[in-house]
Amino acid sequence: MPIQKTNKADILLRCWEVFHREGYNAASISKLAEASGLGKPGLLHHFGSKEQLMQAVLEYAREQFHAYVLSVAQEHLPPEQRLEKLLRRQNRLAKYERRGCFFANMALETGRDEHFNPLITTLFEEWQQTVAGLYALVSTPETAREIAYRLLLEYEGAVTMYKLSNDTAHLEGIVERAVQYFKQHSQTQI
Amino acid sequence: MPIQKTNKADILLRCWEVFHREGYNAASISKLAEASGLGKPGLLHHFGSKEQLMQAVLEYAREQFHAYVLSVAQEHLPPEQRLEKLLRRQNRLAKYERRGCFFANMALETGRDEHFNPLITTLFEEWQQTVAGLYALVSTPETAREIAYRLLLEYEGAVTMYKLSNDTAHLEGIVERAVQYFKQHSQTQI
Amino acid sequence: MPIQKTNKADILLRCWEVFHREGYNAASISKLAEASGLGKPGLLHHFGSKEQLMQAVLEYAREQFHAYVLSVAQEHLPPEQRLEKLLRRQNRLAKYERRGCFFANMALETGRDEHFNPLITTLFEEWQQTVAGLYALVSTPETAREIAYRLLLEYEGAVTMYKLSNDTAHLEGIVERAVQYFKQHSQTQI
Amino acid sequence: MPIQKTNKADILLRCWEVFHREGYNAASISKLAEASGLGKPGLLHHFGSKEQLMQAVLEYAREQFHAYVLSVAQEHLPPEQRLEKLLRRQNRLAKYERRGCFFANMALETGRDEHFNPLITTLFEEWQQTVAGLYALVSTPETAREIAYRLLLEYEGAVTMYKLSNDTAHLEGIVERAVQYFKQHSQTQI
DNA sequence: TATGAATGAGCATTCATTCAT
DNA sequence: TATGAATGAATGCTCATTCAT
Repeated sequence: MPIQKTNKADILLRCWEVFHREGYNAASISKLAEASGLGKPGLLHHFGSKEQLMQAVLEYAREQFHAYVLSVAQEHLPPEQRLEKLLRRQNRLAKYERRGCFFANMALETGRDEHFNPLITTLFEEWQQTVAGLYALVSTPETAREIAYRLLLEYEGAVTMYKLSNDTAHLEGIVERAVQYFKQHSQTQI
Repeated sequence: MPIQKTNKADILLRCWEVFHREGYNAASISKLAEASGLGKPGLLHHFGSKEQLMQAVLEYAREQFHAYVLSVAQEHLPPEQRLEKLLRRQNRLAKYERRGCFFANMALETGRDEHFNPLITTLFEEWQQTVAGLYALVSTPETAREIAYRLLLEYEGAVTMYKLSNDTAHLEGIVERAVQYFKQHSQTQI
Repeated sequence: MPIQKTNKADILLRCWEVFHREGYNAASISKLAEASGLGKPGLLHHFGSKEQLMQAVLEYAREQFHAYVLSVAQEHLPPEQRLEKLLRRQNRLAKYERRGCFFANMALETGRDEHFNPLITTLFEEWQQTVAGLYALVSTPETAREIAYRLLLEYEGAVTMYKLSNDTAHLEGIVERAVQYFKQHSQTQI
Repeated sequence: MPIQKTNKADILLRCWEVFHREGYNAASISKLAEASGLGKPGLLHHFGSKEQLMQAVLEYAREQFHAYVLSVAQEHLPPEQRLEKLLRRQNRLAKYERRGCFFANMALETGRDEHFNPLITTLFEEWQQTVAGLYALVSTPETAREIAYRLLLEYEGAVTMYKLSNDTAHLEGIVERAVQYFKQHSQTQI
């Protein structure tokens, strides 16, 4: 087994932080290399190029988002609580260093790049499906999808407003609204 | 008084396009200088630095947004049509070269920068006030503000989704929803 | 004794091709390692350094040149035909991928390097001796040496012109001239 | 008039020297920048890229070769002396720091590059025409062209041998042979 | 005012090489 | 022995900015 000064997940975590904090263009290989503990050639040895590193980071971020946020949808809790917990976790991520949503940030800065676009798009679709899955427990699938979509739009907007204002009320409002939607439809269905 | 080879508005327009297309960090002084017609020293002579140029561009973009989009709210049309026209104009801007919303793009890339933040924040507030003003014609001021706020969030989200997917349905959905809100409350009030 | 995954001659052949195609400086260890099948550390493990690898390649190329070209001088054919065949073989090498003469290429790019110089010089001397040996069959040794020397100069010049123009006439002219010299002196001697 | 710390001809001369001494690939922008007195960005500001700089250097070298070597063919001297003087000048260039012929060096290292090839090819053609012009004074145009061509081949070969051996006899032999050709044909014509 | 030249720092990437297993 | 990882230096080039005229 070869030596492994730093494991790949660790490198990706640190690079993710840099990309998240600085943005794609402003995150230089130097900064990424320093943050990851490897030298510049070491980092490029592992990932080939900045672009490929970014792809790896996007995939890693997606996995982490699944593990930390979306997985909540499968927990043994009342659906409403699962939704609330899921959104709170996501808010916690966004509030960390006031960075907002990694995927939304990258979407607006590099979203038209053919290498990054599919990864970001997929994540948003998965979010919608997951959230729609929860609403589907209290409404029709179609309505659930619609609510999830609208909630996604609102969330991305909220995260932008939060980043500008540093006012977490924008994020908390999302949770409120999500729960409210949930309640409205629960009653409707009865 | 000597003639002005290139007038300031023209320069700002061209720089706006570069910032919008490339993003703040990726827009180099070289590209900006070439696009603006002035040389690099000329551009910096006028504006001092890239940062100050960006501030000027943000102000210019705000003026243009007022003149082209928000001004619609004062036209002699039924309020509902004003709202629809306003949003359609705004969508037309976003669709141009699939660039999305200039202010949202800059918010996510540079929004924490103390020089740019107030300009972007102000624009969003003005948008909200303008749109709320229209809704206030058919509902209470408070409800109007709330709808305008939610519409803003949705719009920023929609513009992100549009940039990723190149599907204008995201933008058109906003118009529909805005009009729908309008109708709902009009009926309510009667 | 363990089997040898790749034998040395094979490695040298592949490295020779890279050096020939790219030139000494432009041939990177990466390219050489990939072409040779060994990794970078493997290649350097075998040869110590790029410089030492080049020396090995020069020696290998010299052996191959002896086996494929100069050996023709010993075949059982009329001397004139041996000369012609020898030169045609040499031309065939030069025409391969329009690479010209490996030794002349290396002479001009790295000929002053003390490690490579003797190997290249020796090859040229051997060529002269071999060709002079053939001319010596129909003229005095001194004349033979002179003709061989002049032919060497012309050949190196021709190979340069061929590389520039991609016109094989430069190379074929050498064969013609060599045969013509041969005939002139054959007649003279009679 | 803008400031001009170093004039272009001077820069080209110094870069020529570096390219001549080191070869194209081994001549780094750093070395070229240092030699030329400008910094790296300054050098690239003037020429755009290493490739374009090389093109400029090739053109400059050609001009210099015309002015210093080929111009001799127009002097008021007996043709034979003009030829001898021309070749001696050319030899003097080749002997400087044992660099050999700049155009032959570049031909073998980069001659297949489409940007450099035409410039090198043209120079060789001009050399042939000039030398043929002198031989044409004592023989038929066709013979003159043939002699000039053969002399070119021999010269390029000689310059290679000189670079390897550091023995100027290779170069001086060219002058002798050239003069000898001249005398042979002068007598023939009478 | 406008513009070519200049600059020091930094860019992403590759270099030849060494190390550790 | 072979091979992934690591490394310090250098690659060609661009950055935002300043200077001098």
